[in-house]
This record gives sequence, structure tokens and C-alpha cells, in this order.
Amino acid sequence: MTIGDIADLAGVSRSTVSRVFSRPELLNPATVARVRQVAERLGYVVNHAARALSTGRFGNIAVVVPDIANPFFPPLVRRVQARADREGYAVFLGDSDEVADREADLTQRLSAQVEGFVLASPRLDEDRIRELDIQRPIVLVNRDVEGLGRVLIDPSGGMDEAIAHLDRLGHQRVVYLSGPAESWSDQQRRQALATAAHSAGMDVIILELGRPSSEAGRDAVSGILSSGATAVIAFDDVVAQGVMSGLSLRGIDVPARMSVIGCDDTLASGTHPALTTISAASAAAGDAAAELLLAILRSGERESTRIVIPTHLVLRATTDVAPQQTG
Amino acid sequence: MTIGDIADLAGVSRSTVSRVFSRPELLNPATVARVRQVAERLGYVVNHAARALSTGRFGNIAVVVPDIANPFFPPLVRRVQARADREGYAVFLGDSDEVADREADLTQRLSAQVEGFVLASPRLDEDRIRELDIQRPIVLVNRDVEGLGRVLIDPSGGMDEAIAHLDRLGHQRVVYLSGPAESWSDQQRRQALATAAHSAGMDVIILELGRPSSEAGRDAVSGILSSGATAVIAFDDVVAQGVMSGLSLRGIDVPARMSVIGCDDTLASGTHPALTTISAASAAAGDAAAELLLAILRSGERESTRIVIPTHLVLRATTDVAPQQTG
DNA sequence: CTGAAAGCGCTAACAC
DNA sequence: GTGTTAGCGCTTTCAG
Repeated sequence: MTIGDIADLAGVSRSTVSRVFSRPELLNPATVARVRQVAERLGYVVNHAARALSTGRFGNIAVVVPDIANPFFPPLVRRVQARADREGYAVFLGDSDEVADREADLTQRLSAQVEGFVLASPRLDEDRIRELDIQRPIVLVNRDVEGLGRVLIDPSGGMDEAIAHLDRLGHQRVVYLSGPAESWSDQQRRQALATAAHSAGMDVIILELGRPSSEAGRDAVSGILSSGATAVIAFDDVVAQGVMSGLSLRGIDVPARMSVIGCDDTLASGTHPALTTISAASAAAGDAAAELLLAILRSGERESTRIVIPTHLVLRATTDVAPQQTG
Repeated sequence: MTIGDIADLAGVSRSTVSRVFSRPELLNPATVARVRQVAERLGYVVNHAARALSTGRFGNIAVVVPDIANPFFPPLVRRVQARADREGYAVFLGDSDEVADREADLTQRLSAQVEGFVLASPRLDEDRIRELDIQRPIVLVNRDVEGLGRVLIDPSGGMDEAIAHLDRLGHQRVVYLSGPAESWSDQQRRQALATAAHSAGMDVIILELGRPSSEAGRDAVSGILSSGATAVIAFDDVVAQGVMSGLSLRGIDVPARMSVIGCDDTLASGTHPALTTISAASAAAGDAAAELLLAILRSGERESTRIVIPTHLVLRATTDVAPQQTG
């Protein structure tokens, strides 16, 4: 089924048929209708490859995430796909499995057939991100690279509120369970926490976790307990959830003996007790990122817009009471 | 940057360069190395569109889901992407937002640039699925269409165990909260439940919910209570979670006054009390689906393999005790 | 408003 | 083991 077939059957030239599908406004409406009808009858669909070869545009974008199974990403991906779809773009999904080299492979291979990228929480080093951006425009989520479009979720608001809240309750030492080493978000969260804790005169102990998972959170419990801290702030809600499950196994009551705070607000009130967390609005980030990328593609000019999404503390039950006196 | 440029610089013909990237084993290793080097230096990447136009193959597949934010799908998508990636395929993601027509649009547009589809829990009617399969091979997940490849999660094992368990505890009436009308899984679950309940002599009351969401579950609580049932089985864990949250708001204890069972096992022990559920193994389904599609693409022949994944009941705290006597 | 013709970058016979 | 020669199906000047 090609343009040629339709041209013959409709008694027009190939060019006319082509125009029916690319610039119908240039044609006599009657011709358009006739051709459309023939095409419909034959179940014709344009050959994307041929069109792409001829125009140099693919009509595709890619969104790459470290782990689609991490609940922070699906809402983001969903919005990107929905937004792109309305603009006529198809969306590739890449999952780097949290490893930088896989991310590099994926983006490299995808770059041959996409107009641009949304890179969410990329684990790639800045140099490789820049190189890639030269080939195809990139919009970053949760990664701050000067000169590129980026959407950043700023944890400082939420972190300040979290520390203020813990301070008010009388906590003096808090554990931070870190995320992946390559994660910009993790660095931001550490930094924001350090700053907030410093000005409140609170001790921070950092426990390195690597891949954020419920298991990692559960395994961190003994370290948390031996630290002497009375509160823990986890890299994300999934980790926080693991901590709570580990704590519960040892019969340690939350929040009476340990306060727990997560990040991203991905679990709503689905935990017990309901988890206090720092908001993240991943859907909004997806919207903004898609919008930005599409604007860049529309204009053809790199825009280094930097969108910052503030966060706040979502108070729930895991930080309800003052720490129990020990020692 | 084209094959021609490299050919000139390396002092070989275009065909040789082409072969370096498609069938290097046919060439003198020295030539391959030399050409590779030149290509590398120039940062050459093959033009996917041109290759696709020439070969008729795109090296892409698509996976389409009704809602990527529903926790059942990400593990599935993840495995499909990982498996496809290893075979050199890139993967498109389509999210139909639970509406059949959007699914039709997506698949139709994608069909111009993919080798095949994985359709997970499609909402499309059988006719349109068949039509699409004529264009490109389809592997279905949780949808049983004769003649197509499909991976089916069979709820009957889990449902039998669930009813047996509830029966043992003394429950006599159970509410089923349904999923989307177009969902094959929902029909299977209803059917399996009806069969199991019938042979146990248990009453089943069906409450129609439509889109499965936590909110829908919460809103169903009054209906559940007025039904006189002592147990509820929800279409999925997300809905079950909503039910529990609604029950908790009304001060109704689970499991003392109401037992709750979910489906899909997507929340692990993350709820409180921990949710009894019927397993679903979406990651395994993703593996199987990808494997099947890739096998079809490799052989070029439609295989109507039908893979059935059994389920079982995962006992947790929400079904721990016998129903409290009322009335 | 429509047609003719050139060519996008690559692969695949077919020669040599 | 390598080069020559045709296209793949579409868009796009350029004419008319």
C-alpha cells in the first residue's frame, strides 16, 4: 500500500496524494476528499520511514528513566506521553536500570530516530549529557546542567519544614538514608538537609544506601538504631516504607520511638502509620518537561529554561509525637 | 554524516561501509577496523529511517497499556523493554488512559514504525485487535483472542483459595468490586469468583466501579457496608487500598469487622493491615510476552501460543479472623 | 491547484 | 572480499 497505488486509483499524481497527507490545505477540497476516500478504503498508512528519510523528522521523542518501577516515574512518563501524543509525537521509553552506561547506550541508539529527549533523573555524567544534547535537544528532570532545558524539584522548602517540625518535637539527631550516588536529587536532598539541620543545631548521620528499594530500607534499620537517632529521613517513600516495615518487625513503634519521613509523596496514605513526606509532584514535572521539549522542537532553538518546582512537607502520622526519652 | 562521507575518507565503497554496520563478518577485519575508526572519529550514527526504508524493518516494538501509573504495569513494561533491548529493539510506550479509541489511535499510528506490539490488558474490541494483528504481529497480555499470541494470568487458582479461606472463616456474603467494563481480567475474575462462590454456597454481590483507583475504592465503602457482606474482594490492590482507607475513616476495623482481599500483589506488605491478595506476577508476564513477540519476529510466523500463568492466594493480615457476628 | 522529476541515506542483488 | 547499480516510499522544488 503506497502513495503510488492510491495515485493510480484516484487518477491523480503521487505528489497530490502526498500533499493530501502532509499539506491538504494546498489542495482542492474535492481532490482531498476523493483521495482520502480511496486511501481509507485501501487501509493506507503513511510509511514513517520514507517520510522521515525525506524530511529528516521522525515525529518521535524519547523519555528515559532510571527505573520505571519506581513510583516516582510513571506519573511523569504518563504526562510526557499524553502531551507528546497531542502534538503528534510518538514516545520511546528507555529504562536504564539505574546504570549510567546503559543510559548512554539507550540514548545513543535512540538518538537516530528521535527529535529530542526527556531525561528524568539521569545517572549520566554531565559531559555525556552535553554531548548528547548536541545531537538532539534534551530536557532534564532533576538534574541541573547549565545551558539545557531543565525541570528541577527543589527539596529545600520541604526539608526546612521537615527539620523545623522535628526540631519543634525535640529531636536532636536524624539519619538520612541516601539514594544512588549518581543522583542529583540525592545530592540536593543531602545539601538541603545539611543546611536546615545546621541552622537548627541538629545532628545528621548519613547512611549510604545505593539503589532505592524497600529492601534497602529494611536492611538499614539496624544501622539506624545503632546511630542513636530518633528520626529518619529517607531518599524516597519506597525506602521509607522499607524502614517502617523493618522497624515494625522489631516491634519498634513509629512514631513513638522513631519518626520517619519520606520523599516524593508517592504512597499517599497507603502506609501505616501514614507516612509524612516531602512532596514532589512528578506529574507536574512531566508536564513541564514535555511542554519545554515541545517548545524547543517547535522553535528549533535550544532554550535553557530552568523551571523550579518547590516542595513542602506533607504532615502525616509518622511524625506525630515527640521522641521518647532514652539513656 | 553519511555512509558516503565515510566511504570517501576511508577509501572504500559505500557498500563496504554499509556492510561494516550490518554484516561485518563478511568483510576483511582490517577493512572493518579502518572504517570503524573513521566512522568513530566523525561521530557517525546510522540513519535509522534510511535503513528502515531500505530493509522494511524498523527495529522497534511498542508496548501499550491502559495506565502506566497503575502499579501492575510498570514491572511488565520494564521487562519488555529490557528483553527487547537485548535483542536490539527500541520500545515505544503507549498509554491509552483506559479508553479504547485512544488505544486504537495509538496502535494505528505506531503501526507505521514498529515490527510488533505487546498489548497489555487492551480495552479494544476483538475485531479491532484482529485487524491490527493483520498489519503487525500482536502479543496480548490478559486478553484471550484465538489465533494470537497471548499471556494470560488465570485468577481461578487464587480465587478458589480466597473463597475457601473466607468460607473456612465463616463468611457468607462477599462483595466484588469490579474493574473497567472492557477489561478481560475483570470478566475472568468475576467468573472465577462466581464459580468458586457457587460451589461454596456463598453469596456474591457485585458493585460496578469502572476505572480502578484508590478513590473509587474509598467511595464504594458505603455500598459495601449496606450490602451486609463481611468480606470484599477488589479488582486490584489499588482499589482494595482505597476500600481500607475508607473503612478506616469510618472506624471500621479490618479484619475484625470486614475482610479485604485485593488482586495483583502490587503493594506487598505496604498497607496496614497487610493486604491479602491474589498474586499476578506482572514481571513474569512481561518476560513471557516479550519472549513470545521476539520469537514471532525472529521466525516471521504468527504463533498462537497461549501461556497461562496460575495465581494463588497470598495470605496476609486483612483476612486473619472470622467475621464478627452482626444482626 | 496539480504534475514531473530529483533525491533523502541506506541495503541488496549482482558482478568482479 | 569489495564495488556497481538500483531502488525502498515519500516530500519537494520547479513548471505549468
